[in-house]
Amino acid sequence: METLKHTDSHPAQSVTALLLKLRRRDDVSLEEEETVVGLPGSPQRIAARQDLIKDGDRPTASTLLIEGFAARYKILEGGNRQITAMHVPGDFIDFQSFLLKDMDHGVTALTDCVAAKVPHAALRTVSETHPHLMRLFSLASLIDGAIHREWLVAMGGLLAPKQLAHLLCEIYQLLETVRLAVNFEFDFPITQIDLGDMLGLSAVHTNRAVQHLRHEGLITWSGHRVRINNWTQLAEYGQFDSRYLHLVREPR
Amino acid sequence: METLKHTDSHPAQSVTALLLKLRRRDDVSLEEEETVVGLPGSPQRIAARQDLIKDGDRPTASTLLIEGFAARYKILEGGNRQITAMHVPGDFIDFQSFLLKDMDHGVTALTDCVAAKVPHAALRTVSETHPHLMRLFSLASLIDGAIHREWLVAMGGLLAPKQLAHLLCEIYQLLETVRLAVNFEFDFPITQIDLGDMLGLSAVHTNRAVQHLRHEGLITWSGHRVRINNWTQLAEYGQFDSRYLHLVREPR
DNA sequence: CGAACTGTTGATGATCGTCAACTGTAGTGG
DNA sequence: CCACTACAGTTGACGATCATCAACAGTTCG
Repeated sequence: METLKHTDSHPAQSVTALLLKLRRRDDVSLEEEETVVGLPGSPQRIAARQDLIKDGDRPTASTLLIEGFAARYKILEGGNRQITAMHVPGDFIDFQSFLLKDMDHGVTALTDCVAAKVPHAALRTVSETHPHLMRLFSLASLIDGAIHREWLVAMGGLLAPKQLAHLLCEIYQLLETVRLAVNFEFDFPITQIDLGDMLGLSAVHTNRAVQHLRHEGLITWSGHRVRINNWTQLAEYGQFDSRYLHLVREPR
Repeated sequence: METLKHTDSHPAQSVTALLLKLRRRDDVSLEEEETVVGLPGSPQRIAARQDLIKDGDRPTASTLLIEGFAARYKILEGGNRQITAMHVPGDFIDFQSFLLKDMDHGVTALTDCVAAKVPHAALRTVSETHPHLMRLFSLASLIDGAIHREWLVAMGGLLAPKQLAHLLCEIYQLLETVRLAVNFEFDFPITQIDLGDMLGLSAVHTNRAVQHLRHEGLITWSGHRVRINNWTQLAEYGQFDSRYLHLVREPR
């Protein structure tokens, strides 16, 4: 079986990200040879604000996010949109549709994205030939659940600026595992409108939360670049404790 | 292998609930003979307000909730508690600890409970002899994730009374699948304090949300008994659309 | 240039938290 | 039996947080 790494249908970057993510989330030693099995499907470009998966769909493939940011969301009556999860490059999104069939929410591209569709039929084959990889995907799903719970805690119990601080800490760590963030700095081309939809806040109030963190000197955020000026302070302010991300290995 | 149904270490009721739940959540036909495999572990009584699993633990067993209500929670600095999930009889809670090892939150008994611990070693055996059952547990975990997302949507986008209406609709359907709710009526011995911790609201405001639903005539709630007076209205009011519960079969 | 979008700020009102007081109920001990 | 305690539920008053509306600046794009 051909490895992802050696097919030009999947840029090495995406595979690297996937591998980094899996390695940081399981203490079993993984060789590339055994994890990078053939997940056929050529990468597609998706423009920002386009849906990767529509609510109500019954996908026949799961998706590997290679570049860009994506988000799960639901629309409420009145048009309000609540984002329930954010995805970064290397995320194998919608493994769940392999088991759950019908989508109960949508997945949209927050920025321009590159994604590869992996047909469920191929996944079924992998599940028989590489059960260990499937176990890792299950594990990643459980961690997604842990992140959901953490968002619930932050949304239910933290004031807006603290909730934002918590989210920024989480995003930094997620991006850091796939080498898209270093030295407490990362590209984050997300509008404050989208950010508000993640936090369950209005765009205006989201802006004020950002201002607050800026005036406290905790972050520098201009344009698409976010810098965390003092990790310890920001994490304490946002009550961020990374245990829930279950990152078992130190970065190398 | 002995079936659960025939061991007196697991009351038939709990097995029935588990089976009902699994059947309602998968369109593959399930015979009791193939699903009710031996899940050893004798039932234990847990008093209300006691932890079933403590934050930071590394459980060596997963838990089948047989009687009573339990909840996942985290404590914030300042002592605020946020409940992130509620569990009802028949829930196989903490399947996740089988893969994730360390607990990043606690699980507490909201009422007096009866629960059976299933050692991970036994689960590992089952995973080899009954892969289909493991697939169902994975599926149940994914549905837990869908419920988390729905809580996020309700918490981020709905006013308190609507959020409560949504939660009551969800709880009714969950209890209905395990025959603990019929005719839009069920026992719900949960304090408004705990309810507030679920909704991310203060106890006072939770009380006012309950009053609101009462005054609108949507529910009757006295003592431990909740009655939904008009399902259609309550569901519309709380923007409840049960698709996310993925209940594929009609009740019998 | 104009149009569309994002970010920003001020003003106003709605929602929600906190504090406090009071009720009813269940349990406990005299 | 009654006093006493503990706790859930309830209501009112007040202040903090947050949404909404409106206006304007800066940027990008056609």
